[in-house]
Amino acid sequence: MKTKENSEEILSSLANEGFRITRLRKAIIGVFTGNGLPMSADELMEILRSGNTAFNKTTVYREISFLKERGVIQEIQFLHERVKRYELASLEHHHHLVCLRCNRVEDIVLENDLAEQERSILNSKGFKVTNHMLEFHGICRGCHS
Amino acid sequence: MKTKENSEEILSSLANEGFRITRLRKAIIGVFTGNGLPMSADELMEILRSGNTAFNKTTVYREISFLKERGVIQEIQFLHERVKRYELASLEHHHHLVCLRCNRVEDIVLENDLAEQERSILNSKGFKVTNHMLEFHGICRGCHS
DNA sequence: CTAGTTGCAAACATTTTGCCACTAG
DNA sequence: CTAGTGGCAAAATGTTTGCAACTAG
Repeated sequence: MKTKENSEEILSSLANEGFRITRLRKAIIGVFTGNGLPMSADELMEILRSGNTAFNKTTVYREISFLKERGVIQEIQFLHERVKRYELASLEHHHHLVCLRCNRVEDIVLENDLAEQERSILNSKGFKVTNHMLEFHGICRGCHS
Repeated sequence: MKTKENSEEILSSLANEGFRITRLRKAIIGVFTGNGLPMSADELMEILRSGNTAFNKTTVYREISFLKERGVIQEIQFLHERVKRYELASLEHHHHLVCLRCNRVEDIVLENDLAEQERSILNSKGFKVTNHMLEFHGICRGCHS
């Protein structure tokens, strides 16, 4: 999944707004821009730890909510998972294929997405859809062969 | 949202499998069959309490997981909510419209749902979708008028 | 210098477990 | 009678808050 922004662009735009470029911030943004898939706070901490940049969990959670409020990352909640996950907000709009056997997550971009369904919802219900969240569960290629 | 089963049918099928019809079980199944929308454990307890059938939260959680394992109810997780919600599993397959202004949830049945998308996922990715979960966010009729 | 950032401990919300008492059938 | 059920207290999990110390710019 390609992103429109890279690590430096994000950092310098935060700097322009008066926020600091710290070791933690650089590390976390680096992880998100380097890794397309939705990560939990715990996985993020694990990655930081293994890259010899360990931080307190409070701090990591605080940075996550900072980046979320600024619109750098967005929150995702998978069905039947208790943890929240995060991915870059600048990724192309997409959905997730979650394999029930190996738990791996794959990104997918739908051709004309749900435009038709959303039109029909506006017509039939008067409900103006501004956003949707769609998750597919099933068996991935590797697992059913 | 109509269901294929009513309270008595569910209870007697559980009885046939050797489970007991208790005050709690009857009350909880009654609430689910009487109320179409996804409920959290807390809301369920509140409804029980207000119907002079209060129960310990442990017990309520235990009954919820009992009913979930037996396939009577199913778990739902709304984006950005921390609580799990539950609704009757025998409801017709549907999705939810969540209003960002008043938080009300409306059910919706899509005409041919995501059949086309799921076919294209199988073709392009070799991923066999067995289930999906779709949630629309936006502004309901009452709120944008 | 000083507002933004960090760490620690402790709080919090939701859900789960262990254990023993109770009751439907 | 007895397997299934219920209640209490306490643990577990994931996340958040208060507060004092630290640091980037």
